[in-house]
Amino acid sequence: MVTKALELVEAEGPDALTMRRLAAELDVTTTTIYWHVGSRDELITEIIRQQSEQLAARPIKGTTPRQRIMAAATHIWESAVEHRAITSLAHQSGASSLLQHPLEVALAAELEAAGLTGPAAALAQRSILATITGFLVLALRDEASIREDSRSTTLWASTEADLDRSTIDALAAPHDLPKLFEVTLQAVVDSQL
Amino acid sequence: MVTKALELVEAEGPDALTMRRLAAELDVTTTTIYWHVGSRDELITEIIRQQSEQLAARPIKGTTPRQRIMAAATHIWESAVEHRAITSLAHQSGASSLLQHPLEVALAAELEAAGLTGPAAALAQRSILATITGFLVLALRDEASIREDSRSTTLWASTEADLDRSTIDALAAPHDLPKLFEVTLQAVVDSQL
DNA sequence: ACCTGAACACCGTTCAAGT
DNA sequence: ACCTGAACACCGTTCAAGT
Repeated sequence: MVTKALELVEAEGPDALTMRRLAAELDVTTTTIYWHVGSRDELITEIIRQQSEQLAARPIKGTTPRQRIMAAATHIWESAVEHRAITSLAHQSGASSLLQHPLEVALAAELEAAGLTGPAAALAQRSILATITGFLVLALRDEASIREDSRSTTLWASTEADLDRSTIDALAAPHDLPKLFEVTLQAVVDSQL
Repeated sequence: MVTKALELVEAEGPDALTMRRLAAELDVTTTTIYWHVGSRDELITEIIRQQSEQLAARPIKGTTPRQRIMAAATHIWESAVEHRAITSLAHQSGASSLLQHPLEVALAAELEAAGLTGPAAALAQRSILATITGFLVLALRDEASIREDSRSTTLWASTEADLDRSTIDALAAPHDLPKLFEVTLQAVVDSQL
C-alpha cells in the first residue's frame, strides 16, 4: 500500500496522492487506508521512509577530498532531481531531511575525510546543504506551470531598470542550471576547506 | 479587497486565504470575489504584486562593492523573513520572482557598480539568488510543525553512522541560521568578484 | 483484525438568476 | 455593472456498523 502510493506519486506527481484516489487504485474504501496508516501525514512519512532506504549511497568517485565532497553533494542534487515528484512531496510535507538523510551521511563522511570534524564539519555540511536546497527549488519549479507574467525572465525582459542593456538581456535569457549549480557549490565547498 | 486578502495572509498565514474565508471577511458571497478577480490564482498574483510595490529598496549602506552587494543580498533575505507569510504564499504559487523583483533590481545595480555586466552579472546574480533561496526555505520552514522524527536534528541524534562523536553531536544541535547565511553568502559573493 | 457506508466540515469554481 | 443561491466535483477525517 505504501508501495502503491509511492508509484502513484512517481507516476502522476504529489498532488495525485489523495486518499480517495489511492483507495480506488487499491480497490478498497478510503476508510481502509485510515485503518492501516492513521492519516495522510503518516502515509507520506512512510512513503518517504521507504524511498529513503532505496537511496543507498552510490560509491563516490574522485581522489582528492575536494573532488569527493563535490561528488557527494552533486549526488544529493542528482538523486533529488531524478525523483522530483517524491522530492516535491517531501518538501511540501517538511520531510526533506528524512528523505535525504542517508545521502547526507555520505557527505558528512567525506567532510571528515577532508579533516573536518565537530562544529566545523556541521558548519560545512549545513552550508553545502542550504546551497543544494536553493538549487533544488529552482530545478523542481515547473516553469511551464507558472503564470507567464510571474516568470523571472519575463520580469527582466520588461523591466525599466537603469542597468546595462547586456545585463538585462542576460537576465532575460534562460540559464544553464547544472553549470550554475556546479560553480556555486564549488565556491561554497572551497570556502569551507 | 486585495488589501483585505493581504492582511488576512499576514495575520493568519497563507492557508487562511480561502475564497470562503475572504468572502466572510468582506461580508460578501464567494461568487462576488470571482466576479472581481477571476480565480484564486489571479487573486494571489494581485496580492504579490501589491506587496512587491511596497517593497521599495531601502538605501544600501557600505562603501566597498563587496559590502554593498552583501547588503543588497541580505536585504532580500531579511525582507522575506520579515514578511514570511506572503513569502510562503508566493513560494507556493510560483510567484517568488514577482515578489522579489524590485529588490533583485537593486542587487543587480550593485553588481554593475562592482564592474560586472552581461552574462557575468547574470551568473553572479543567479548564484547569489539561489543561495538566498536555499536559506529562505530553511528559515521559513516551521520546525514546530514538522513531525519530530522528520527533523534533521532528531535524525542525526539517532544516526548510527561511522562518524566522529563530536561531528554527530554538532549536527544534532540547533544551528545559528543568520550566521550560516552570512558565511555562505560571503563565499558565493567573493567567488564572483 | 480488517473493511464498509454514511456523514461532517471543508475546498475552488460555475452559472443562471436577480437588482 | 455588480451581487446572490444553489449546485458540482472535489478534499481529509471520523465513527458506528458489519464480517
